[in-house]
Amino acid sequence: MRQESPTKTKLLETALELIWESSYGSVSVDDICTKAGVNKGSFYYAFKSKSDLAVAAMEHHGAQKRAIFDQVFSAQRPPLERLERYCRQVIEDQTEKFHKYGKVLGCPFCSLGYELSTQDENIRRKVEQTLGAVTRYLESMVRDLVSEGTVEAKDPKELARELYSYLMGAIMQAKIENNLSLLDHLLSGAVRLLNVKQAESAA
Amino acid sequence: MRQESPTKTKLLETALELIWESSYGSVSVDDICTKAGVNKGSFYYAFKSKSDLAVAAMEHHGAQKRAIFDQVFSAQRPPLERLERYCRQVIEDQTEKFHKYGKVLGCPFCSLGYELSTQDENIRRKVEQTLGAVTRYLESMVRDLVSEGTVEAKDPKELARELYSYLMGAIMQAKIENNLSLLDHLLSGAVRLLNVKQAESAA
DNA sequence: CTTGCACTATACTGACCAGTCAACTACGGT
DNA sequence: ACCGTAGTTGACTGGTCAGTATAGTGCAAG
Repeated sequence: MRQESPTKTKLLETALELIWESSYGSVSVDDICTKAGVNKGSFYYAFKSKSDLAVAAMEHHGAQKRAIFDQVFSAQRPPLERLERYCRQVIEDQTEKFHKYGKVLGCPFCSLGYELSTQDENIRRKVEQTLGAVTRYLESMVRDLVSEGTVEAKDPKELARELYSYLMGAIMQAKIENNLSLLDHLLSGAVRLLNVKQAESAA
Repeated sequence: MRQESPTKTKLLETALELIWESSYGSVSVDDICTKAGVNKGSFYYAFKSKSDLAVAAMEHHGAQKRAIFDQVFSAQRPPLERLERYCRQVIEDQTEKFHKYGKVLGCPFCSLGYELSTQDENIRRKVEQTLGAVTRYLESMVRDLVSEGTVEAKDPKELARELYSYLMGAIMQAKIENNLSLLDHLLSGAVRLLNVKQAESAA
């Protein structure tokens, strides 16, 4: 992976920020350029279309998240603690955005996915791929829970997917009700869904 | 509630259909008018803005769904059967749309919610209200499960919300992966989340 | 016949959209 | 000093957007 030019990076980050805050359809290329302090010509020098930029912005943001998730889901820690840290991470993220924008923003990948899955196949695929990557973290966590004996599951892959459905749905609800406190029960709901055997939770 | 003029009804139904299939931002008032066979002047006679129409279309669609859900969630049936019927209803809906449009469309309220919650407060509120109505069905179902002894829950309201998070998240995943078969495990996942005691399922 | 009203028809406005283009600058290699 | 290339600039295009203006229609009541 060669390094990006600063212009390109600025565009990627500005685009994700603006789209995350409102939506793909309501953010214009001009908006992104103005906010990024880049001329439109440079934009189309760097990206061949708005849709292209969205895909690249997801890739860029995904790469940053991957680094964080590698720590959050480190196999060094017991699996239940990984889940707890993941939930905390989600809440921190959403809280930070809430203070910055005064609104619950939800997940940017889900936003793009729900808005454009039926219209833009490239974007749909990128969202699918990104969410799939997260599922893989959850999957290995679930598998470790099973081998520990904390959780029973015939199909850990399927259980991880169900867990992720629940988490994404909860974040969506928080966005729609514009209410951060809906995330307070995120972990306890996940624990219930997993049907963990001994009731215990870290500090 | 006085009855709507046929023009208005046609606009409401066409609008929901088009928005559901793509998105609010990508459907223009002209698109809606053309498809509905209505002139633009009539549109703005009937609704004061595009956003207004979206809210009215949700209300219209919600009212139709309410009639169906009153049957699906009829207190005459045992609560677990209600859940099963609800899941089946969701799958049927999605399957029908899939065959009609060749794509998994997901939930129209969630689409509008995820796309516009941060931008249009009227739309956000309408989505919130509509989803709240569905939660109430689930809530009374959960309460009946608890009184039956099939499920244990300190806070049935919270459990119903968690269940709905899971269901909405699963539908979102199906849309993003454009894969109906992700809904096959909808019921079994719900049952696991609820942590029902005796394993049984109706025919 | 006529007045008033609910509704329809269509042309229009001005803003904004994604994307293009040709001219320009900065700079490393020779 | 010269060139080639990578990147920048901002004006421009043609089309589309939400919303408006205004004239017209059909019809029912007086």
